[in-house]
Amino acid sequence: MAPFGQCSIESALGVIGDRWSILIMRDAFRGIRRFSEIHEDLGIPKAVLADRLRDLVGAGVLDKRQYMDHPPRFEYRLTNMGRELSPILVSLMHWGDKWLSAGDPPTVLLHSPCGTEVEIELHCRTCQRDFDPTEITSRHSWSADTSESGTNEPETGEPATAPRGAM
Amino acid sequence: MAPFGQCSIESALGVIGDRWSILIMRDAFRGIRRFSEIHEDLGIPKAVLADRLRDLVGAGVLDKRQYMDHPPRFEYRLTNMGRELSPILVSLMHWGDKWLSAGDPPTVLLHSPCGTEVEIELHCRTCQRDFDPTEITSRHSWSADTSESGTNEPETGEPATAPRGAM
DNA sequence: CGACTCAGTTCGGTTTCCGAACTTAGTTGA
DNA sequence: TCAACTAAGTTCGGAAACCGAACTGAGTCG
Repeated sequence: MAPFGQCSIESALGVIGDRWSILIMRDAFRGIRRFSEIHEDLGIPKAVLADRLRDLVGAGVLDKRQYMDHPPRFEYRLTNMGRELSPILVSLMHWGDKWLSAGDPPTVLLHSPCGTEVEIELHCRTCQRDFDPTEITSRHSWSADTSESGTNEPETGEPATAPRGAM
Repeated sequence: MAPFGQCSIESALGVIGDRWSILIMRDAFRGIRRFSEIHEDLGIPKAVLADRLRDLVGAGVLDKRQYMDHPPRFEYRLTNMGRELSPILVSLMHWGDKWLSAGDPPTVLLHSPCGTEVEIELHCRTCQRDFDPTEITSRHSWSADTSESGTNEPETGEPATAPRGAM
C-alpha cells in the first residue's frame, strides 16, 4: 500500500482519519474556534489538540489567525477546503441518527432559506433520481457488483466468490 | 462529554471512528471479504484486524459467516447497516478527489443502470435544488450561521465572536 | 509425510494517548 | 503594585494502542 496513494478515501483519511480531527472540524462548523473552547468542548488533551490543529492547518482545512494583538489571541477558521467536508459530516450524522440514536435525533440540519430538513442523497443526473448504494459501480481496474446480504440478519447462501465492487 | 452520547457524529465515530475501520468497510464494498484478503490488501497487522473485525461485527455493520465447513472458512459481509455507510465513503472519496488528488481521480463511481458518474449532494426537497454548506442551519440549542472565511487563503477581519453554526 | 493455507493469537518494542503540572504573555481587580 | 486570572500552549511520566514477526491449530494437497 502506497502511503496515501491510489485511493482518494485513503488520501482523505490522511487528513481527517482520526476521531479527534473530525470532532475538531465539527466544532469548527459549530462556530467553536478557539483553542480553549475546543479543549473544553471535546475534553481532548491539550497536547493532542495542539498537534491536531497543527496538522489540520498544515493540511489546509483550518486557518489559524490572530484576532487580537493585546493579549495575543488566536482562532481556527474553516477554509473552503475545510468547509467542503460538510457532506462527510452530514452523512455521518444521518447514519448515526438512523442506526445509533435511541429516539429523536439530537440535532436536525435545516436548509436555512426555507427551513426544510437537509437531505444528502446519491443522485444521478441522467436518470434524474436518487438511488441507493446497491446501484453503484466503479470504473478503474475493478468491475461491478456491490450487492451483499439483503437484511441486517443476512440470509445464508451465496458462494464465497468475491466479485469486485465499488470504491 | 457523555461517552458517545448527544451527537450523532460522535456516535457514528464510535463505530467507524478509526482509520482501519473505514478502510475495512471500503474493502467490504469492494467485495474483499476474507481475513487474509483484507490483511493483504490493507497491510494491517493481523492482531489489529482481528480486533477491528470483532468490533465491526459487534456494532452490526459486518456479518461473519462461515462459507465453507471443510476446511472452516469465514467471510465478513456488509449488513444493511453497513451498506448504508456508503454516502460517507462516497463523500470522503469525492472530497479526496477534489482536494488531494494530483491529476485524475483514481476511481470513478458510476450509477450502474446508466453509467453516469455518481453525485452526492446536499439537497432541499422544498426548494427542489442542491445547495452548498453555507446554507445549512441546525435546530437544537444552537442557532444559525456557518459562514466562515470565503477563500482558501481567507480574508482577514471579522470579529472573534463565535456564532453557533450547524451540526 | 511434508509443505501449504486460512484465521487467528502471542510477544516484545515503539508510538501515541492521556491527565496533570508547568510556562509565558498579557489583563483585571484590590 | 501585587495577586489572581485567562488563553494558548509545552513538558512530563505512565497507560494504552499499534506494529511486525513468530507461533498455533485445523484442515488440505501432492
